[in-house]
Amino acid sequence: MPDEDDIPATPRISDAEWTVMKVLWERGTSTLGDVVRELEGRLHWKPRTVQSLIRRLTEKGALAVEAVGREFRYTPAVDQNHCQLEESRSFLDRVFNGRLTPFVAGLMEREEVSKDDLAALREVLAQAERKLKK
Amino acid sequence: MPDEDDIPATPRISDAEWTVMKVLWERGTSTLGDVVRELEGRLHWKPRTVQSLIRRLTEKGALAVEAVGREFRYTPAVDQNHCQLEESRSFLDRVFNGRLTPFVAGLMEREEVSKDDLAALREVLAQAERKLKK
DNA sequence: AATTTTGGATTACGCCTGTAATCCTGCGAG
DNA sequence: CTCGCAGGATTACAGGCGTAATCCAAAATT
Repeated sequence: MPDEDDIPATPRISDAEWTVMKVLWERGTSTLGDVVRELEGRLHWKPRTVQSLIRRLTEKGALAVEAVGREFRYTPAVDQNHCQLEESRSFLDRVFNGRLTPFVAGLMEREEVSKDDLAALREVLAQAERKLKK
Repeated sequence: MPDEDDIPATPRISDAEWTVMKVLWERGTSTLGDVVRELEGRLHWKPRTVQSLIRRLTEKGALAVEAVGREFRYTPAVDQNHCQLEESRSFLDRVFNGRLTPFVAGLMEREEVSKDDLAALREVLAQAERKLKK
């Protein structure tokens, strides 16, 4: 079964790179300028910085490039959900020995969770329980 | 209000360093040998590697040192819950724009959550709701 | 046409990380 | 008394990361 881990399906994405990837996932195919404009104001990053990050992401296969005229269009080449899941796993392993509950409990204790979040979580939870039972 | 973020209360702890810190939090004050023995088998790390990590953690103030005879005893100097919370926040920000629910939902979709976890989560959730209501 | 802007290619640079190796010394084993 | 070993101090070293600067050519603007 050729699944998703013999070939580096999800390359390692660094902190700063996540910022860029999130823009690309949100906007879809974009040029350097698009990303730069999207980020300016929020961040102090110079255009060359963004370009460096995009280049690295391209090199590690997280973005696909397509030349259009003299410019390049960059498109996410990895699935956001998959990347998030990998990060989630590695984070939970590293910090909480893989245990989800202490993580959530920790946030709740410090009141980092809003009423809306609570409601949404309850819904997610109920759904998961239904699925398990079925 | 002197809170916890003007002085570097919680230094940045790297991946490998987390492994060491977890041992120290679990065992409490320990020597290098203790940690090395605790980790061997699970990891391929050479004793010098562990020593390096411990030294770095000491330098960044995550461990306190106390000389006993010619050895040192290392003790966690930062609170585990606090470190976990910081990591949690930075992880959620980076990967999920700070939103907890998509994170949990993502794990649930992939059935990464056991029945026991679900029960525990429900409990945590209920408690948080009680606290909010009160 | 001259100038500014844009964006690719190349290069930079210091810090952090993972993963040790070396050197030296005191302590316990023999 | 001698030798090995645990463990501190020092050093290593490549690769990743954050954050660009430089150089250059095409495109857009004036």
